[in-house]
Amino acid sequence: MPLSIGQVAERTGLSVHTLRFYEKEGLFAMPVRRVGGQRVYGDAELDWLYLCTRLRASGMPLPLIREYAALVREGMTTVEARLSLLREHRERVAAQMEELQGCLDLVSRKVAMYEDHLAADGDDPLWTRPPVN
Amino acid sequence: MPLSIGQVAERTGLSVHTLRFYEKEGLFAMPVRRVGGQRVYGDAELDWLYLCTRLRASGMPLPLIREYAALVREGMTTVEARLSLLREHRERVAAQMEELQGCLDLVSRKVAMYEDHLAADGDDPLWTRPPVN
DNA sequence: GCTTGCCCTAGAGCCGACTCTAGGACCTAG
DNA sequence: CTAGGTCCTAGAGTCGGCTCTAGGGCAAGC
Repeated sequence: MPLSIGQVAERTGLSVHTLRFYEKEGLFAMPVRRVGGQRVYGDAELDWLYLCTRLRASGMPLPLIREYAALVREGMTTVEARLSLLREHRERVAAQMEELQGCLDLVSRKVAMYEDHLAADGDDPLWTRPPVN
Repeated sequence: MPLSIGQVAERTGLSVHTLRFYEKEGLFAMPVRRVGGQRVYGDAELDWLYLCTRLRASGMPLPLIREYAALVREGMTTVEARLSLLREHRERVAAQMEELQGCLDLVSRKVAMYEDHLAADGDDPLWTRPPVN
């Protein structure tokens, strides 16, 4: 069950470089090492890493993840702080999704316009001028 | 109605720098200039710029927008190419939204966990251990 | 005629997030 | 005992997308 950095890279899809980089950036203070200095990853680390990838994928910048990691390390006294950090992130993600939805709508309208134009075989009715861009 | 770069910057929220940068990157081949060499923007440019911002906001990289711009400039012979480019982008945006939704779900679950923990006043029931991170 | 304010170009700088290189240690198998 | 594979650190490089600087032009108003 204890994994080497290479195995974790394989499982998570992150590169070995990225894992070390994340550690250097303070995403997880994990001085758990084998005798030769090699990193050892267990279930806890994998779980945390999974959370990190989700936070990254939703646009949380590394410094903020580091902050959250620091709070977690601090212990149960930081629960309120963690909660508000997560809530703020949730709001940002929701906003981001709304914006994406707007973009998606626009693109879909454009796709529909082009499809109509092609279906009309260049012979657009008066109320459907060919799309400009 | 013809606007200067500064006015366009004000209206779009993009910086003057960014507008010139976009032009340099080929996002719009617009050599429409006043006598002194100053750029002039009309409705067509504003529309196109709006589309550009939506595409950027949905993660389309500049080179791809440039490619689309080139197709538009090429004329109506490139309609199929534009359509497929837009369709591909639409797919990417949809995928991105799904991923974001997954992240949002995870974050929301974590928020709920922390809220439960706080509501229980540190006295969590057996089936609700305090959250680890 | 000089200041003010907007515009121009070319090019440098910055930031975030990786990504890779150099140089070296350790361990195992042949 | 040496070759291969995986690991280590420190630090440099890359890439995308801006952002800013230096140095200068033009036009209006005092």
